[in-house]
Amino acid sequence: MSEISKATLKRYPVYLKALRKLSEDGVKRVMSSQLSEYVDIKSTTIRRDFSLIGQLGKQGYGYDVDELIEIFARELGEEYDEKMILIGVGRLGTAILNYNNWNHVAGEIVCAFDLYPEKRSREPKVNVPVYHISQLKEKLPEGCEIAILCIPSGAQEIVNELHDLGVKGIVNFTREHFVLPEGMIKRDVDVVSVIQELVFEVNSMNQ
Amino acid sequence: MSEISKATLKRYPVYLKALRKLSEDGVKRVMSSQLSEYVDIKSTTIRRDFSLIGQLGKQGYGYDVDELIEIFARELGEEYDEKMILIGVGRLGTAILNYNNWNHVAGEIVCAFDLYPEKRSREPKVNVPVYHISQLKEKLPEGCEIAILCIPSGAQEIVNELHDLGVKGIVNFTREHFVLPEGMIKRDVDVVSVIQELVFEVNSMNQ
DNA sequence: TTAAATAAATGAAATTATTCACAATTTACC
DNA sequence: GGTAAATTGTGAATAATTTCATTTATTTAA
Repeated sequence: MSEISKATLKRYPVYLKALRKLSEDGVKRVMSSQLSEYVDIKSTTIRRDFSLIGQLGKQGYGYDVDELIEIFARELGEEYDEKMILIGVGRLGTAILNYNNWNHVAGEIVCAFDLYPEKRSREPKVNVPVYHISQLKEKLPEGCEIAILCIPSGAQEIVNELHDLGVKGIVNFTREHFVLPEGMIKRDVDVVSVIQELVFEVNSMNQ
Repeated sequence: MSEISKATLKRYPVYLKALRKLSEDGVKRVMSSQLSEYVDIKSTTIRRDFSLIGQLGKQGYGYDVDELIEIFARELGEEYDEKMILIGVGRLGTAILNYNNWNHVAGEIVCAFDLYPEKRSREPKVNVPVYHISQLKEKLPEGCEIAILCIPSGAQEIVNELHDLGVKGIVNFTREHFVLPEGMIKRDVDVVSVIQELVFEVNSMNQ
């Protein structure tokens, strides 16, 4: 499993999601062609992607759904049950805390940080401890490598501090610009950009 | 501007965002190398991307920031001021309605639909009219082409109906699987997948 | 006014990603 | 147990994307 391309990496979570759904529906066995229709990715791409992890299927048969789930879950780090933190408990932050579709699927948000921890903690929907930003160092959970950023400003400073504290990955909901320190990774979740892309594409369809 | 690749298309909103920020900071002129550091995309890729729209820069000088903003804003359809609808006014839906960073940047959410419109409308934070899902046909704004999907289940049915009503693009926050009707486009915004990707990458860094 | 420096534009090369085409393997059925 | 049908796995071909290297236009400074 030495070198898996970026493009393939992006598809793994898609496969896992689809496989989970299939398993829920009682499907025990799946062929690349079926999965292809399901996720709208060419079957040959699927097989290629799978083959990078190992020989997961059987010729003339297909893939065992639960086996695949187990493998992908492991590869995608579900067993680690990542301890994550959330920074910025505003509206969006709260929505994310409550969006518990993911709990123990992609890790767990252990605690949060904000400029007004007392006020935030009083909100009934905030279900984790909230500390003041200045306590980042003391309160950062042991081994925490991923932070979810939902603050309106001041991202750079916080990112730098997180870096110093050993955090490696940022899920960035901020629209602010910041320079990513060496050795960190980030993923942007930017609804505005997504909509813009879509608008652009829809409008080119119309022409 | 006949054929712009998918990869390039995804970068345009990133450029626009960065350029807006630079303009706010009083920057009038930018070179591809500066922008490159800013957005973490190779300068040569930036120049290539820009050149697909036209000759936007001047040799030996760079690009005029405000001029670029105007061009990209137009290309990305900001002038259309898309009328959008939101379906599913739960926690996430409400957060999106309130996340007004984007208003009139990427269009405008005109109204929303839900199974319990009365209850949702009473929420103080819901700032658009909420109609019952069954009223989709009557209440869909004239010319609406984009819908934001935030429902926990029943996506397929709604997507089909949207298709029949002429909606072309879906911003999908749902984790449910649905088959996209011919001629529709969707973009998934899936926090769980994003986190999984990140966890996977962070953990491969560690090895 | 001219030369040197700068930086965009772009054809060509390199890299990355997808798809084809078929051999290899397994299942299912007789 | 053997054979036909099905489906994976993968080397090779193709396509898409990025990067290099050069050319061209513009600015700046003498």
